[in-house]
Amino acid sequence: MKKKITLKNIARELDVSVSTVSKALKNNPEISADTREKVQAFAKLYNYRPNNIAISLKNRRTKNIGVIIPDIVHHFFTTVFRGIEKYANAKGYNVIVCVSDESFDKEVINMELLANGSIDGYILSLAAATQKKGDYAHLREVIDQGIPMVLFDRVTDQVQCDKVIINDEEAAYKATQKLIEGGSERIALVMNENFLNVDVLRAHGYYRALQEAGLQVDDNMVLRLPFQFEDEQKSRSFFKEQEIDGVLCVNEVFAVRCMGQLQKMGKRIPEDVSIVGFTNGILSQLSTPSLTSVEQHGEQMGERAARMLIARVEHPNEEEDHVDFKTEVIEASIVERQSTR
Amino acid sequence: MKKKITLKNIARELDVSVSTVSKALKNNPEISADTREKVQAFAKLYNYRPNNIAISLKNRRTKNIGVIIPDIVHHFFTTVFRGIEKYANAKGYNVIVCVSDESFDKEVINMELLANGSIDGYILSLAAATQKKGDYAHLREVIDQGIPMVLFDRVTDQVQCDKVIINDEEAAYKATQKLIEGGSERIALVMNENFLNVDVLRAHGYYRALQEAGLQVDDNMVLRLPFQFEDEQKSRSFFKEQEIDGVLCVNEVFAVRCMGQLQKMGKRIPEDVSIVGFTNGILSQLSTPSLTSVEQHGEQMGERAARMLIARVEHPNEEEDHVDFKTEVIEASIVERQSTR
DNA sequence: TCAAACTACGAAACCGTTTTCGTGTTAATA
DNA sequence: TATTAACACGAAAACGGTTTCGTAGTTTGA
Repeated sequence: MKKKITLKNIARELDVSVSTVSKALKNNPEISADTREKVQAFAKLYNYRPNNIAISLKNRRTKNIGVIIPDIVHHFFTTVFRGIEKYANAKGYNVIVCVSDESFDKEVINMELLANGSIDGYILSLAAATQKKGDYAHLREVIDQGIPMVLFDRVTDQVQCDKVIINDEEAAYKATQKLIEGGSERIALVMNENFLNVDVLRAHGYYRALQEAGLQVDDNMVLRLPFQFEDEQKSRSFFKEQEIDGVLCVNEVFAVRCMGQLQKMGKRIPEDVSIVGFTNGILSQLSTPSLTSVEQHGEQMGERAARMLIARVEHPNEEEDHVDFKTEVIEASIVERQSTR
Repeated sequence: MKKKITLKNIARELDVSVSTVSKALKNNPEISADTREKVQAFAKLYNYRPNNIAISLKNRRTKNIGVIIPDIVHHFFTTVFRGIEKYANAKGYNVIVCVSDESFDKEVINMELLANGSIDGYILSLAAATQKKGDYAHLREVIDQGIPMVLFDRVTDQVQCDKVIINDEEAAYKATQKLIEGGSERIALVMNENFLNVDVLRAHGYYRALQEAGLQVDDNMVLRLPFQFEDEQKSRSFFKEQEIDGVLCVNEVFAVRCMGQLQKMGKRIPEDVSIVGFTNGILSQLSTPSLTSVEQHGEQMGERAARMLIARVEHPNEEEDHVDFKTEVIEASIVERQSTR
């Protein structure tokens, strides 16, 4: 087992000072070519690598960014994460991931765990419980300490910071229009029972499209489901009671499950019922029939979030009290497949 | 913007020494109750939190573990990751994730990026390119430096360290048996064209089951596909040429895609062709028909890997040259659904 | 009353770097 | 020959903690 080699080791071995070694390794012209070569050769031979932690302490910069997401086994979030990771890695940053599990407490704990020097900034998407509770003190505290933060997708206007979102309202509006154009007149909306801000926006878009088309807006046509969707009964009775010919779902899992239930009830997709979902993931591609879906461009979202964060980290606000935070909006697009007419 | 508060600040403010503050905060009995309370009150008031980096430098322990996986947008790996993250977090560790993207070079770079003090140990699953190349020098180097490492799923016996795997051979054997019991006699195997060790093991199990049942083992019945499966032509012509009544796939994406193609060709699942896949993910649950699948217990795998790693980190090998590494084997189970008879 | 034993705290080393500043040699200039 | 500049390097401080050890001042015991 090779011992980890440090500047001090090299210095002692070569009978020079630590500072000389440090400078020699950075090609500082203060050091003669002679010793420079000697030191560099030795360092190479013993495969010297500077200790990141020591450098972090010295620079007060860790080159780590913290990502806090509600769930990791979830196509959209993993896609965003991939975007973050790619960009961050290219810029020499590492990514520390914490999962809030949709819980307010875990979100707070995770933030605190990272708050004390472990990272240079946060990228996060709010837990459902946090949005429900509406308590953002933990975010403000972090921002107040001067740690940069970027919110994505599940954001709030209660917190002043950079944000990346998609145009949810518009996307839902267009998706609903698509259903209407396909001839649907009784269109259901399937959303989470938690009041996620994205769901609220999508509901707005859905309502707007219905109203513009002169269709009846009926609260009975809105189905709210728990995350896990283990309660199949609820949706089953919903589809029994409501005579529908179109469904807009806020994610692809809901969409595929609804499709399955409707098919079991003898409905043909898309002839009898058209379906559109959000999250254009592997489920949308591989279900039968394949699912028309709103592409959220998760990877791009992650990349943009990472780009904004790293920009802030590397160019801190110049002591000005008033920082102008940006909200970048990514245009969602609709991928048409077989589940719509 | 609040400035970050340090021991030195507190010491100056309270007119005591840094060491006194440090001790007072840790309830060291050396310090009088009087000053202890004073210091603690002050620290609480200003919300003092020790700097993680400084502590890491001092302890030579970061409480970070590095996870390197081939892909993150992948049900199995995210599931394992969740297991790792849960256990690690509960133990006060953070998780740094790097994605090798199935590339040897990225795997090496990522390891080096983390090697120099950023983490206390690695958990990793080999990139396809690494397995193909068979070059494990980067792993050995890390182990040689005394950094604990746990390999999971995609492992190699070329490297001496702790490992967590499932009984792939046996699982494939049983899955194939299931197909045979259902009456299948011409069973195809669909695997990656890269020679992943897990695929090789699964192929062994498949062969063994066929042989034991007295069925013909035919290399033409094995279809090798690229990861992305963008080459639909290859599988299409395979299914045209081969008369089959059963398919074993090494993952659920392959399984669902094959199912779709077979259905398009007019085959009924499972009446004409039975299908079993590996990776019991959301696709398996939600496809129509739903997919009989080998459950790999990813979350458990992640938890076990994290447990082994943290144990090593916290109880380093007692200077003994010969360490006895363990390989934990998790029993896969088969979840029967509609795609088999 | 004097030594021994506590008590309560501070100084300093240390973790592994970087960086500023000071200094002894040597070479160049007046 | 005396002065200066250039050169090559080392000492020390700093990042923010922890921990060992030393030591005034007080208390205890004989």
